[in-house]
Amino acid sequence: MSNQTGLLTELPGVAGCCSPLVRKPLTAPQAVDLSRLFKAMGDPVRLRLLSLIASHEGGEACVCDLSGVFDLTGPTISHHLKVLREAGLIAGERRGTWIYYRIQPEVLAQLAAVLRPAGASV
Amino acid sequence: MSNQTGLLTELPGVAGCCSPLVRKPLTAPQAVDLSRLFKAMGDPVRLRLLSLIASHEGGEACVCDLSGVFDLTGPTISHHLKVLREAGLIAGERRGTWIYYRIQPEVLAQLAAVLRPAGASV
DNA sequence: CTCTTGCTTCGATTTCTGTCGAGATAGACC
DNA sequence: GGTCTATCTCGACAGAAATCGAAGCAAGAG
Repeated sequence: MSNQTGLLTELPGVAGCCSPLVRKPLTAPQAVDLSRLFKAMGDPVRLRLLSLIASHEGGEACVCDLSGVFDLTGPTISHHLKVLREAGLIAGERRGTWIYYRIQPEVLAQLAAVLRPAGASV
Repeated sequence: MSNQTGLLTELPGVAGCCSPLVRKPLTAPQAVDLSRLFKAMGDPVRLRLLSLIASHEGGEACVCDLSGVFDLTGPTISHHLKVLREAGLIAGERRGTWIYYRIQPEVLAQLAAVLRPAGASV
């Protein structure tokens, strides 16, 4: 995924003072890259999964902690986790019988950097 | 739209210290509400539209300023603007022949509030 | 080795989304 | 009034995404 290879950090203004969104128009590739993250978060189930993982004790949760929360089948939860994983928002690791997921704070921070000053600077 | 009626401001921790996403799991309605915003931003064209409007001189742009940038027809641009409008991210106002759009900074700030401390607190 | 459990992948179905062309509406100008 | 321009709405279609059941794979228990 290109957002894991540093493209987002090249957005204008991330290292400067103001929101890249407000300073100058996003280029098409930047927008494609960013929209992948937003799209991954644009589903209520995935947003809750992300929040469940992030707020879970130790900062990680196994799928068994997650799937009971929803009225959805295992494959569906697995699908949503895969979308989050492929967007780079979470990472999974097998440990014995269970697979544990944890959030990737840097990616969330990149998103926040794009967004934060936009509201504050007005 | 419920995110315009203040629901987002009731998220746990927005007025406190830490990211609501990380502090405790989002409830289903909160996630639905939030995901509407993320979904609206989960398209490259809409992200660029948002950025074009925000970075345009005076903080607003008419559709004629926007539609020339893309290889898309008028109806398609109009559709994307409608999605952004219904999400509460932009507002449009007719002034004479043209319709001007500007961003709604509070909504962007709410999104940022949800996101920002998640990365910073790690 | 076989059985069970946890999770994923596969294939099919249904619903949602992006895009367009055609037509409608609103305002400016003559 | 008529006409032109700017924008939106509507209806249709193709491609994408969400969901499920069935099957597969990995790891531990017996």
